[in-house]
Amino acid sequence: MSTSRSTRTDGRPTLEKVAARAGVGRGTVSRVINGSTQVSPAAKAAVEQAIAELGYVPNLAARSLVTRRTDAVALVVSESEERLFGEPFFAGIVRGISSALVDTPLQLWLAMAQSAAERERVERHLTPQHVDGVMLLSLHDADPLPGLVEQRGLPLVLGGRPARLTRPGVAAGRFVDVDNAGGARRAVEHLYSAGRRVIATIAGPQDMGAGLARLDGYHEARVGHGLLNEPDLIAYGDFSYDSGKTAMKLLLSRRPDIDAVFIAADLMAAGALRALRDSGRHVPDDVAVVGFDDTSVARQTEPALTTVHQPIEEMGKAMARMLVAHISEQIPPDSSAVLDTTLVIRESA
Amino acid sequence: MSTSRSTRTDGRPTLEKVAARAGVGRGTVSRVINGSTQVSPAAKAAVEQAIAELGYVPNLAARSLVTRRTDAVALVVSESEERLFGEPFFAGIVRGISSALVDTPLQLWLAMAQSAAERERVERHLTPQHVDGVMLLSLHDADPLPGLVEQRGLPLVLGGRPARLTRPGVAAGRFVDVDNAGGARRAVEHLYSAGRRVIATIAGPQDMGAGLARLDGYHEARVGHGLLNEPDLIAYGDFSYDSGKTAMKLLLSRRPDIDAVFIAADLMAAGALRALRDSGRHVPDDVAVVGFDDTSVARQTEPALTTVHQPIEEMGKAMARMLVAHISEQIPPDSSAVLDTTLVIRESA
DNA sequence: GTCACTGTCGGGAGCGCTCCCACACACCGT
DNA sequence: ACGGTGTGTGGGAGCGCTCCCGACAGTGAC
Repeated sequence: MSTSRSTRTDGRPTLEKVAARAGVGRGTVSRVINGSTQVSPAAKAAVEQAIAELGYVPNLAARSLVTRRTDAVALVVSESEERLFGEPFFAGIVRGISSALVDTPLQLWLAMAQSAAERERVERHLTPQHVDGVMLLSLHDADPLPGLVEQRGLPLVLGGRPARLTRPGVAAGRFVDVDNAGGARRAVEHLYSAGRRVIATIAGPQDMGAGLARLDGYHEARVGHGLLNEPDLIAYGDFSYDSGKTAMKLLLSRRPDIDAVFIAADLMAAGALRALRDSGRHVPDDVAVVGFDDTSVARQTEPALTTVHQPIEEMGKAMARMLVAHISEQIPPDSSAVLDTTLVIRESA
Repeated sequence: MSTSRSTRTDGRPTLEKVAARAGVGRGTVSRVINGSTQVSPAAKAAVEQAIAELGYVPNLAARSLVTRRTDAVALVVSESEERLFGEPFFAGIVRGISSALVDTPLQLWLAMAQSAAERERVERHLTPQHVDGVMLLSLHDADPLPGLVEQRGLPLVLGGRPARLTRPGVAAGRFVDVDNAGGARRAVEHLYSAGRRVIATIAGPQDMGAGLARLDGYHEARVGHGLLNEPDLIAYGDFSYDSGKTAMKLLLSRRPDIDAVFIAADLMAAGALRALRDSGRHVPDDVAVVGFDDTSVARQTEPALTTVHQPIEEMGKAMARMLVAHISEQIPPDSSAVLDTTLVIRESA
């Protein structure tokens, strides 16, 4: 009832107080804080001392009100927390982004947009008054988010090439991607050159760029060996452990003669290994397995997974750097980066 | 050079414009937006229509400047991205928090404070002008963060009882915890009643509340069976897969007669299973294993893990609700919540 | 000595909002 | 007729900052 609200103006020192203490004007303090060169060394020293003595911290709301910047960027992941935290892939991305952001004033917001409530919330906060730029990860085909963000005039960088534009030669705005198709092709080539002949694949979601491109790579390798498409050898998953297990069972029931599988994600591969073991097959003697991602699960499976390594942290860094350049308008509108992948040989193939 | 800065005032409608359009004063619009009852239905309707027509969105920087609220809360995890994303535990917490926050105006900030650079950054942003409250997770003993946050007058809720106050009867501020000791005790009891006699444990970090309490539970169960402490049977890990593997190897070398292990985290248990398999032992026939957490890894190990389930999502919800109550000053200073744990029997014990 | 120029600096204006005071107006009882 | 009591309402003040204009001193060229 009579709970007195905290006084209107709290004890926190303001620019004005710093100016008074340093014996200079408000403008000079502001210039010192913002690193202007138009300040004499003497004034600068006085201001810096006053700031230290008072423990002054600039009020960001006030600054943001006039500059119309927020010094925050958002990373939006169109996945559930389950997957966001379940897959080490995202950890790498976040690490890369943080490290690239460390010497900018920008703070990173992390948001997931899975449930309707979450999406609504995220959309409400993806405005120029909340963030200066947006990075979108794990985008599905029909996602309206990129359109919304661009329409609001917010700088945008995509992680992974949008699915519909996965064929080269099409402008797609700004994105960072890895060479998914090339990595998949090399993985399958590796299986062929190891003497495998009936090579199946567990592909990812076909509404995602990475899912499409990795399946493309598989096809390319087959074509390179003069082989026709065999739909029997293709099963689909959603990058999860369970979906990998299920898909592997399906493949084995359709084609018991399979002697190798290329699997579009390590986590699915872990599930597939389980299904293979359950079916009594030995990896790699009976069936060779190659995964994709080279996340920590690849080292924890039994046997350890041969997989396609992608420079995840680099990808995060590239995204952040591209966004920063975009925000400061130092970059052409259709730039993009595609990073290389490499095959890591372990025990499973 | 001559890149014209975007005009000072962008096209976005302001409160004033809405007021003009609705034919009312600024104050009335503000009242409508903030849900005051002191507005006539006619005025309210006119304002709402004007807002819709103009697509007006309140400027949060301006609001925050005067209200001194930010409508954001932070969740700080004192871990690397590696662990934050590697352990499903955190996913559950975040999910619980988000769901509890969904019908408040509060937005969730997620930050990790591991490296020095990150910590410095986090500390700089943990001020009343950035966030309205803070939740701290995975706290180590000597962490200065709680002190800092409280000193700045920010509402604070801890996830997990602070290590130093892990003994009951000591006030510890606001925290949410699960009954770690009780869960551990029941797990070990289960092993004893299954006829196991040489029961080892892999404990967690002893500077963390959860690590301490779970080891306490192990001791309690032994005491309950009239057994003396045998340091040989205790090894320590840091909750990671690798540390579990290493600790298990150490235990087996010290005491080859071990016929059961209680392990303070599922991920460590997964590592331990690997070490047991490498040593030629069969689980559960030769050695029974019980984990702790009941995260998704528990279902993916071979054999599936018997483990102590903790209501992770509930814990997140409780933390968020406690923080909200704290922010609105509707809660005594030393409240806390301790949630129950249950044993989930699978294949490993 | 005058003028132009450069390097510093102070402080007014104003960002968009909330808070709150003053006031208009209706309605009531006396 | 009057004052009292409420309910709605308008708009001034001010949150803490940046932007920018104008002032001023010092320097060098003429």
